[in-house]
Amino acid sequence: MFYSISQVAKKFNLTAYTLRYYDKLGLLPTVGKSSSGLRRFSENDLNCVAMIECLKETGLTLKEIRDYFVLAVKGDETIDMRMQMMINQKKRIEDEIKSLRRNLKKIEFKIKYYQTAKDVGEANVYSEYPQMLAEHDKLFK
Amino acid sequence: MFYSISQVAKKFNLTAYTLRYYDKLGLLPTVGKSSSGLRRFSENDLNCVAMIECLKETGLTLKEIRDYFVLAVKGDETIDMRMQMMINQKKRIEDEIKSLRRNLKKIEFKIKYYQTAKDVGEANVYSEYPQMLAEHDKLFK
DNA sequence: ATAAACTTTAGAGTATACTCTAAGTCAAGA
DNA sequence: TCTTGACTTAGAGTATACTCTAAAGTTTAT
Repeated sequence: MFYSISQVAKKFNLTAYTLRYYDKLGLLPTVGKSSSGLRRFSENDLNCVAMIECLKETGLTLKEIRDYFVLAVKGDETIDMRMQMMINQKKRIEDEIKSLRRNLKKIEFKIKYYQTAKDVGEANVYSEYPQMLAEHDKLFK
Repeated sequence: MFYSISQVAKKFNLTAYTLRYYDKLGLLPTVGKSSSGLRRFSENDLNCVAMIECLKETGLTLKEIRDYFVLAVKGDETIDMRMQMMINQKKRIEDEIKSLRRNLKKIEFKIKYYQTAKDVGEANVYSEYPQMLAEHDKLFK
């Protein structure tokens, strides 16, 4: 079973432009062409696109994603390298989640600050509630 | 107490170029200048930079960050809008953490897949372990 | 058969976020 | 006084990731 470029675009919520761009950069090394030159996406190519999306969403550049697929095409001899790339990526995602959680605390503080400011009216929040200044400094300094 | 642009750059691991760029875009509306035209960063300006970093790391564009600071400069009448922005941002961060967690599972599957491939040698992992194909499809489809 | 819809390529254009250069200003130390 | 180093501006250049146009060829529906 094969898919046209616009069917794949629809499936992954991308544009055909973007898929052609990825192909041009070497991110879709196994996509074939029909006798008249139209791209034919196989199930394996769909898995490729799904993996591109996963790596992209977790912060890899398209160049890094291409490097990964270049290794994949070389076959079993590159399994160690690809595994190492995924181990590195796992670490990066875990670090990013930690960073987001730290920043989430800052945003939650800001919401609490604004709620307090609304409660106390025109007054200065930090002079009314000195412990909030301490909390601010702990989060932001 | 005031800081020069290079002191602030060092403190936040940014370059002076970047800080001038942020100033030009309107992200540092309260930074003053000395009589000879040199930027002087106050404690409040440092808090601004810390907030820019927080918002940037959680996915806001510089344009969106500027909009936030433009509201902040307008004073108490914009507190509701700023609070709403932070509530929206909290939601976005939570969604992003969920997305990263989903993608982390995919990366972890890949690592397990490669480990299995190494264990079974040249053989096809999915024909040896059909449940791994089911797991792949569950994660990626 | 033919019109509409889809695809191809090369290459140009856009948006974002820097990053740097050039030319000049200013303050402090030898 | 002069040199060094940090700062200023406007504006050019870079990297990334699309996004689109133009002109041509292909496929599908009536």
